[in-house]
Amino acid sequence: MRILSSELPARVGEHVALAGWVHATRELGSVSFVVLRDRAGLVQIVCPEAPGLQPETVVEVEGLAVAAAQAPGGFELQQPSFRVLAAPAAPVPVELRRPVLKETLPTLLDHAPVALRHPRERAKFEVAAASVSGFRAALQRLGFTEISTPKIVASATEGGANVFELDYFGRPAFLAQSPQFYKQALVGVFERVYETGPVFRAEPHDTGRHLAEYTSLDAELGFVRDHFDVMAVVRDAVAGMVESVREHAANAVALLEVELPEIPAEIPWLHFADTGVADVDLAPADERRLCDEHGELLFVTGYPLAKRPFYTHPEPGRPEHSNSFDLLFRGLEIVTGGQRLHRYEDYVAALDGRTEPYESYLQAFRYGMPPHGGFALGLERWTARLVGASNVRETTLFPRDLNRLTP
RNA sequence: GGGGGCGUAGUUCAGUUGGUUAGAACGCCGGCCUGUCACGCCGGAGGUCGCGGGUUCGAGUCCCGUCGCUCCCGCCA
Repeated sequence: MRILSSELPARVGEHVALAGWVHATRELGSVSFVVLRDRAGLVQIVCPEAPGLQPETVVEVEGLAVAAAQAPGGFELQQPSFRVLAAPAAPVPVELRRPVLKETLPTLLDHAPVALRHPRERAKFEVAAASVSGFRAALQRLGFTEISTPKIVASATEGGANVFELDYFGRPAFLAQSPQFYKQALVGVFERVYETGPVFRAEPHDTGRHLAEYTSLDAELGFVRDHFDVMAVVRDAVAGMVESVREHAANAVALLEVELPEIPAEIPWLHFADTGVADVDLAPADERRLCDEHGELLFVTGYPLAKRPFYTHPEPGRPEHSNSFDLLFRGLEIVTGGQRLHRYEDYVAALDGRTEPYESYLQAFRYGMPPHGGFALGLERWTARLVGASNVRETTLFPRDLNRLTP
């Protein structure tokens, strides 16, 4: 019966079986070392003669579990007998044995199926996975229902031309830019909903923070007073994500030396009118400055209504502003949200009467919708800020951008 | 979409005012080494200098085009 590398200390003195990949070999003549990698980590195997195994050979190995002071981590496998399950067909294009990979990002992305095996690469995605499960758990605790909405849609969500068009049985269709319309409609069913899934943006932005496909963590809730009720949910969701990373990705946090943010009971906020920004939106440099001045987590509220989508609720008494917000984390916008319009006549007015393309969307409002709002968090951006990656491609398993469609 | 930088071995890079056979490190292959942990030592293989054209006696080096990478901005999560 196979055990994991992490279980070796508990089995000292026993004959055990391990399985995994040959991570590194060091052949010294009359003694050799094989470092085996499995999903739990690395473990050293001591061999009396050189086993001649290529890096990334998949092996089963039986041997004696031993506590040894000179072994990395204090434990190792001795008297091994190897069984090769699969030998690599070609030399490995990245040096996985290095503590930190030296390859540049394009090289790592070109060879992602093998480059992702490196402990540090893998660790970023353990952080991402723990973040998503923490998001789910936090919203579940708050009474939200998980939904799955179509990614093939009939019309563009945000109104822009930046959508991927596709052929849907001879009709034009689009890849969804966001689950916005569906999650709002489902507030009319469940009151509180959330979804984690892909969204697609055909925007020709070649930057370290844009992807053509990314993972959006969405939530929407009914019976809110205004956007501050939504921001309270964002706060709890982010706090849940941090706690989940701390608990379920502890090894990754240690390996990557991640500094987890402290989430205050109320995340500080600043009205757009008080940011000192003259333009109608924040530039990336503004986002970095505001975090320098106000802390690593900061809500900016009350964005100019002109810069927000048509379903955005205006700010009472200050209609040039809106009941919307962004959450900045370590100098980068990771969340956008706000209160939405909820009365049918307000939508008709916001659309200037051009309601035909939105008929299926407007059904929900025609039949009564509560005051509501929601938000979307970009998972790759969140993870990038958390692990200190400067490019979101570093926190995307197989990124899709302007030029990259494979692997 | 606009601007800057870059493209040389499997990888990361060096390559002088244009000059003879394009280098290093790591990786890979062979040999030596009984505790390595980025093991060490000796030897070897490996190159369409992104691609196409031009200037020149001569181009990795200069010029034009093209493809790709990268950073900044616009924009966004």
